[in-house]
Amino acid sequence: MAQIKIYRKLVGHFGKQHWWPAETKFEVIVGALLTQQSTWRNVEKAINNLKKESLLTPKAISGASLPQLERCVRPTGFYRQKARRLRKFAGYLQNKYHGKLEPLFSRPLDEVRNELLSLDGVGPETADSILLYAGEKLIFPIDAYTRRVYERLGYAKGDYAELQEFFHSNLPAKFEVYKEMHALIVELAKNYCKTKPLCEKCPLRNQCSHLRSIRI
DNA sequence: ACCCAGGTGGCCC
DNA sequence: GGGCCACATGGG
Repeated sequence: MAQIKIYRKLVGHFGKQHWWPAETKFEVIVGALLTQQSTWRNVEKAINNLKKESLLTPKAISGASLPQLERCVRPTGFYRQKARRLRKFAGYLQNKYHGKLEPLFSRPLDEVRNELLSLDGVGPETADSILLYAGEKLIFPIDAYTRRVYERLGYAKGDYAELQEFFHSNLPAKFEVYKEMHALIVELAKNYCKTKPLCEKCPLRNQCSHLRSIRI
């Protein structure tokens, strides 16, 4: 009930975000691995570097050298880890699915999710971002921003699965809504969850009346 | 000179 | 199952 209200307020305030910015599904996956603990600004640089060297396919990345990948993804930080994980992911797609994503995503959802989670560098948020934005699955990714905002709102008492379940059972079952909602929460948190006391300007100020004196 | 960013995995208790 | 820590560049 409150969720759709929050969704409407956020759309009204920030407008549609049109996530995920990427030209291909595989590029969504690359971005999901690179954006961990990094800013999208720096991920864009890395993706442009990869693009310039024609390294945005599973085949190309799995065949690239580690130093070359490291040079490309350096701006996103943790570049040695990320280069390794990126190449492992690409190699896995190449070996198991001939570099195609359809045969992966057409399997039962639970299996796909567990398989993604078993890969190096893919935790719950990355897996769920990939499932939603590349796989068109009705899965809501819970990131640190979502936690923080929903803690302030008084909803985020449980673990990852519980908070995710809250979204799954309180949002309209539409990809478009899931995608926008996740993007809008990130936008909200970036603007209003920092050190500035902006409660009076926050579009959700009336959703947390008992927390009015607290920043959201 | 700090502090944080669209996390994850490994280790310790 | 929870609490630290390393991973690392770039921007405020």
